[in-house]
Amino acid sequence: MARAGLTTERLTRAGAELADEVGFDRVTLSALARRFDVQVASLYAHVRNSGDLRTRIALLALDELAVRAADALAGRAGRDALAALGGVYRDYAREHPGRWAAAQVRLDPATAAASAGRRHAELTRAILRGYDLPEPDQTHAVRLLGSVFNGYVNLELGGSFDHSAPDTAQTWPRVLDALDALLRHWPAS
Amino acid sequence: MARAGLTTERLTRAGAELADEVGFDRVTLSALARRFDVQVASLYAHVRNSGDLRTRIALLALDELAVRAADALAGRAGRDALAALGGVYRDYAREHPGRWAAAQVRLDPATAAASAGRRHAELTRAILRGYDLPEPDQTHAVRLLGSVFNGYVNLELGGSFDHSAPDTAQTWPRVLDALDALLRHWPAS
DNA sequence: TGCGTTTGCCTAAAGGTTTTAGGCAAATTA
DNA sequence: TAATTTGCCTAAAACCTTTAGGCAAACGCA
Repeated sequence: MARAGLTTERLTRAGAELADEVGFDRVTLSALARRFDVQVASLYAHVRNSGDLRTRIALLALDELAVRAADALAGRAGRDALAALGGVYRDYAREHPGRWAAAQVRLDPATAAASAGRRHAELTRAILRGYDLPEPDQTHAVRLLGSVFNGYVNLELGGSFDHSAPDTAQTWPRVLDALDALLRHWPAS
Repeated sequence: MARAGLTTERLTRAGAELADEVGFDRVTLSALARRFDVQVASLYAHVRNSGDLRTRIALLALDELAVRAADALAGRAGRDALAALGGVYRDYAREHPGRWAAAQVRLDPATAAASAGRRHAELTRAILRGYDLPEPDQTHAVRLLGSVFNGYVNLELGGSFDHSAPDTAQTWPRVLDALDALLRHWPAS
């Protein structure tokens, strides 16, 4: 009987594709087994359980995002850099809605520490070099930028902006203008 | 045989409590039936299916949030109003994590239109009366504020801010300062 | 090349969730 | 009190998760 050539890596990758196709909450070991034409129980040799698969997909997504972000930020500063980083999140979420959903799951502390999470924070912090913020405020600004990008992408993707004019193609650049202005004139404590 | 006195209303309310206790994604008709000491099939007389229940919980959460927001905003303007609205979302998410998660689900257009979603947008827009923005930018600002509040609450609740100092008790007021400053000095197109 | 060991995928089985169909009895109304 | 509605029931099929134990393919080494 020929072997299917399963590995944790391949399962994770296929799980991510499945998530993009049918939604992250519908990623199931059954569906994955079907995709490899294999018995469900066989997957348990490569993945601890279905939760384990989900966190692996989440880590994959966080990593892919960090790679794209690093790439997009190279050689950019100021508003350009804001547009680049925000654009990475926005485009990724549109291209890979399932992976994006995966990237939103809460990870336990140990897993989170080993994730690309910190890299995201550092990439965001790199943008601040183009502005002039004192140290405690840099962290606050990193968190604010993360909140805006994350929130905007989720609301836009969730359709929250669909019921009012103008459409988000108009709003997005103005949000970037606003963030740029805010960082240039950051209020003192 | 005594009746349990099920109604759609009671099921929705109990489902919301269950969500807060065990997490929104673990709200199941089985668990709900157990809670009422009733057979699962009995629930189908009051709720179309498990997705229907989830949607109802989402609508309940959006409504409760809108009520709290309207209450908190009464008589406030400027930074005070920003703090009040943001505080409502933040506190609600902490008190009712399951309901908050429910409020994030994507609703189909018809359901969304009948939800408290528009009220949220209008309450946010009311805050802008304390500032001075031309019309197209008001919508952009509403979306920006929604993004920040939504994103901040989700990241904070998801533990994304746990791995860096200072803690979010320091960051939150500075974020409000920043938003206040931004709205007072909104950049021109 | 052949032998032993590891590893990959299998069958079997138990337990939980979702949903539909059809039935009896309690509550409501006339 | 009789007729009707309504509430909750049993039964059953379909799907997902997880564990246990087994056989055969692939690999490592003499």
